[in-house]
Amino acid sequence: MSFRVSIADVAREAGVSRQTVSRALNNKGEISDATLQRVLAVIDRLDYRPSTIARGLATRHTRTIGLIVPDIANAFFADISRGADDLAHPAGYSLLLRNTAEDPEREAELLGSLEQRAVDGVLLCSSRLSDECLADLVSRHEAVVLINRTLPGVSSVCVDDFCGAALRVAHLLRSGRRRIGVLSGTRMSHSGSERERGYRESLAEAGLPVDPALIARCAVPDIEGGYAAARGLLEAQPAIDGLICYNDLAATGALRACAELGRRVPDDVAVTGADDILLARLVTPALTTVRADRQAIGAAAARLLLGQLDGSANGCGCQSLVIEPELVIRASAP
Amino acid sequence: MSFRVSIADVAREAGVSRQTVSRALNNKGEISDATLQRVLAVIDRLDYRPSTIARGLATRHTRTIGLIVPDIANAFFADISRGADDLAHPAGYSLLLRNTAEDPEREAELLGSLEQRAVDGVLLCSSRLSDECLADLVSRHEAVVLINRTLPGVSSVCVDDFCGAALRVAHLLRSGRRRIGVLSGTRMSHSGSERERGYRESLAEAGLPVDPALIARCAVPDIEGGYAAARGLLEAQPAIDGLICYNDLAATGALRACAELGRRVPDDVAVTGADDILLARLVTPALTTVRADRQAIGAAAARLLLGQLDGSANGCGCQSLVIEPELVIRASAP
DNA sequence: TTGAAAGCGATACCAG
DNA sequence: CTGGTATCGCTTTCAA
Repeated sequence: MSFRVSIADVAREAGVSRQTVSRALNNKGEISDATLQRVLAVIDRLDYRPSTIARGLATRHTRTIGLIVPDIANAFFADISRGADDLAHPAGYSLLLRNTAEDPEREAELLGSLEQRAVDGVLLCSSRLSDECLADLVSRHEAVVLINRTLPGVSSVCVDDFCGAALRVAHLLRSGRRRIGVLSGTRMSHSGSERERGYRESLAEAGLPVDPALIARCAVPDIEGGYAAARGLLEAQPAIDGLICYNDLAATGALRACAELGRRVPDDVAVTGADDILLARLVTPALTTVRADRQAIGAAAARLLLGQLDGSANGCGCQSLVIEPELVIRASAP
Repeated sequence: MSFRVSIADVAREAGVSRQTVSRALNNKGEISDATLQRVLAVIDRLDYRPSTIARGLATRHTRTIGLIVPDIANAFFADISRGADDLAHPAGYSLLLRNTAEDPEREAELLGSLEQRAVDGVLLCSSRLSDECLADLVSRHEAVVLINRTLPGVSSVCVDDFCGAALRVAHLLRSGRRRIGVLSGTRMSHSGSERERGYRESLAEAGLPVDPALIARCAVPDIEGGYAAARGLLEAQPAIDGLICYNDLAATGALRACAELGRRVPDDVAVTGADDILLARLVTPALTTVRADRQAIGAAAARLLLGQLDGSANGCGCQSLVIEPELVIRASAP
């Protein structure tokens, strides 16, 4: 527990003022090469490291980014945060991680508390707050980038979930399916509403009726939720020959429901998921799904945020990136 | 972008000294109830929040914990970090996340850089640094808890990987397997060496020879690495009737190798994994594996760390927790 | 090119 | 119980 070396120690040891040490540290040029070398040598000898805290107090920024996710244990967000860290770390930024546990109230509290922790900016994933509430909290931060959520005037990176659903519907239609059901997620989230809208509009565009009886909603978009919803839907609508599932987990549940009801996949029912999680290629039959590069999403969001912080995005206001997913065709819907 | 209200503003507005505001903030008692109420009212009215940075400079602690993981995109570490956050957050602590990308050099650099970011303590997962190097870096921090790594004099929470491997070997022996191979991980990690040791000693204890020809090493402990290692091992040693795999991913790769080589699982070869990730129950056949509650590990580690920080662990030096895994029997090794 | 002095926004210590 | 003053470790501003 050695006592910290401070800038004053270095200054004394090198026979210069603290200011000169600071200049050597930040390498701002206004220092002669001779003193620079001398100071650096002392810094090295004493193993001195400037305190981020003190520096933060003086400069008003901390090179820290707040990352708010519903649940880091969810691979979707874990990948995003890995992508964000990979981009932020080389730029000297660290991520302060917060889990909302999918609770909007907690999300609002976290966004507020980050303020006093003095982060330079915030990456916010899949916010479920109302526009008004979100706008208010966002306005308190110097820079914010939303992931899978949009808000006027705020930068964002979103997977084009509308397109992801449309791609799958088109694929099923091409393979001759005509009664396509959907296992939907919550409409409270950006992804949930967009995926359902993609389904509806694609059918309508193809001149097919959008039958509410073909829409089931998963209580929770996981394997169990997908199983229950699929089971109910398939029993009520035996003519269904294709299924658009909210995500790969729900689709996995649907596979089980099909097996139990004796419906062959893909012969009787073609099943499609979304997200292309590890699981998708490992279940039997492997899932046709849509994929967006999640680490790339995290990196893109971090890049936008750093741009705002560096001021290199000056003037261009906010930017919104839309990541187009791609269709991955496997055995469950060839 | 309203200008921040500082403690001075509150003091002026309330007609008291900054010190009194500070006392109201920290509620240390030494303040009359009347002034307390008055100050709190002003704080509320101005929507004042103390700056964590300034506070950190004065108190020398930040209520931030550094969390160093090989890869947050790996479910194992994502779960641990979720568990740690769930415990740390209510106590007012935040997690600063760092990925080492499985690179020991980067790990050392991160441990060093956290120091200047002034975290109060560090949770370090699966360190691959040498004892000397690790001890040196650890000594620079006020408090450190290691996860899946031990070091004399440092608190730790470890899954009993030795036991996890032994449980599986015993299970295979009970079911009549006699030529048991192993897909090992890197010996550089605690888990890697312990799992391999569990395999060796269990065989020896059962009076069976430990044949080096039955040991294959995965270049990377993922599906591809497991596949490659299993393929090589099974081709060289066709008599193998049981397989202890480093983790569930490697075991999943082994399943594919078996399928390609025409070895039936579990009839010809019983396959076991470790960690019980989501995937384990979803592949065909479902994997027999060992499981430890990962969120509980993260929470336990955070609890130890907070104990050290609060001083409530005073005197008792360091503590080491060992989490016993349990055997989960599924179709791949009944 | 260098240094002295004044913050940044809080807490700690000591008087009263 | 309350207030003045020094302090935390660094950057910024202004002179020299």
